Amino acid sequence: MTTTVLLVDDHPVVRSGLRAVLDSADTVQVVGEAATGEEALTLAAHFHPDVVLCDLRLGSGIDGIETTAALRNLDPAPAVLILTTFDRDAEILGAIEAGATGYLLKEVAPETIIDGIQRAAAGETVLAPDLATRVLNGMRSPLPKLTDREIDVLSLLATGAANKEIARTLFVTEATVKSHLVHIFAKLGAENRSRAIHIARDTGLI
Amino acid sequence: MTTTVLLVDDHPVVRSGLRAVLDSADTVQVVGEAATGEEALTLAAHFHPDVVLCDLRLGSGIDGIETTAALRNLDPAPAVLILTTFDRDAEILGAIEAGATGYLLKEVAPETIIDGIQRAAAGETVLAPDLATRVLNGMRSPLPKLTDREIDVLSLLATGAANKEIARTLFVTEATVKSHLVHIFAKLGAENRSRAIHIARDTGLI
DNA sequence: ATCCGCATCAATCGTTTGGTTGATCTTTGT
DNA sequence: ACAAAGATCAACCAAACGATTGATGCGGAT
Repeated sequence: MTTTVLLVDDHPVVRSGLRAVLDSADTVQVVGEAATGEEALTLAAHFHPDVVLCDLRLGSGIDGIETTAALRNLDPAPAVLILTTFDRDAEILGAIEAGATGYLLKEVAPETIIDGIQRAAAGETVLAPDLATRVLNGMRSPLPKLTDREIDVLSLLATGAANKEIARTLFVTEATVKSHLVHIFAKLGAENRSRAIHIARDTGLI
Repeated sequence: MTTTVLLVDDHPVVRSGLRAVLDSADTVQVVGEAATGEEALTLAAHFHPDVVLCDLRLGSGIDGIETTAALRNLDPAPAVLILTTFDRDAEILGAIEAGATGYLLKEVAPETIIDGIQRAAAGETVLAPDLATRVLNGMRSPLPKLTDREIDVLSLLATGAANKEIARTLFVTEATVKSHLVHIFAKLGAENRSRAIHIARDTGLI
């Protein structure tokens, strides 16, 4: 029995590549291509694919994680397999939390992708080998959950803004900014702002 | 007359995609695929393609800029067309300086790629529209050239290291680190370390 | 032979930052 | 109704930071 697949990627070249790879497998059938999350939802609702192969970065519009969450709310819900270039921890965990069935890096060989699709269709969780460890570690010591406000501050921090600028931008006092920063540093285990930026980037928080 | 092309990308899927796209054009002929810079040089020396279509990020091994420089030293030298996901200024300029004939983003439509290849083969410079402006701006106010040592400091800075740590790591005194930082800030137009990190990332310096 | 850029170091000074403690108010969940 | 968590603000202090000035030695360019 063939597995039906919907491709979601904002790069036409990548879509062509996936289609070429998957067309060579007779157990997999590509039933559609979407360039955006919105388009993916429309097509998925229409074609009911077994698996949606989805990039995390989708240019403009909703991102891969939101798309995943929305796809999983469909009935019947397709398995969602994330296929992307990046392996940033927060994104992986975010995608899994959103209901993704698995996560593969684009570096992998075509056979791995085909294999992953079939395992995803069978309900298995699919993770690139080196990712599995990190995800499990992530479970053991969960990523610090920053509040919305803390993310605001962190984002501005990452642009190099001084506390005064952050305060002005967010319409709060410098004291408040410092307060948020203290919490951010504590949660991230950073001892200064530069390190906080580094950790935040590293884990994909921003 | 057909234009011969060598594909260079570390992602099998992307190579398949490009091949699929280019095979559909009868004026272009793919003569080889390489996953690394080293492989690209070997194949280019052997097949003498008119154009090499090259990703900037090539995983391990030499990067796209180095590959470009080496390719341009071949005789006859192929035109090198950079095709990548990212549009960071320093990389674009670096690629152009290394002798790249043009620079396209992977977001573009397949026809644009085919068109770009043919224009590159004809010796034209090919730049994605929104890039052209930035490159020209880059010419007007050239990117600050940091010294090797400054890059060392900046890299450590970006990991969140304090001056003392940077000093220890580089086996110099803190005074020296501060001295380098002053120059870095001046060159980047940054008023603090966080902003310097931001600018450095933004322009692709690190 | 001279000049200039680079790397190295030193001393000083004012400002910013990060750490701390503690407080009020709102929202959210139970 | 109450507890918990988040957002807001205040005042204080030591350490770190950024700016400035100035100096030495080395290497490459002219």
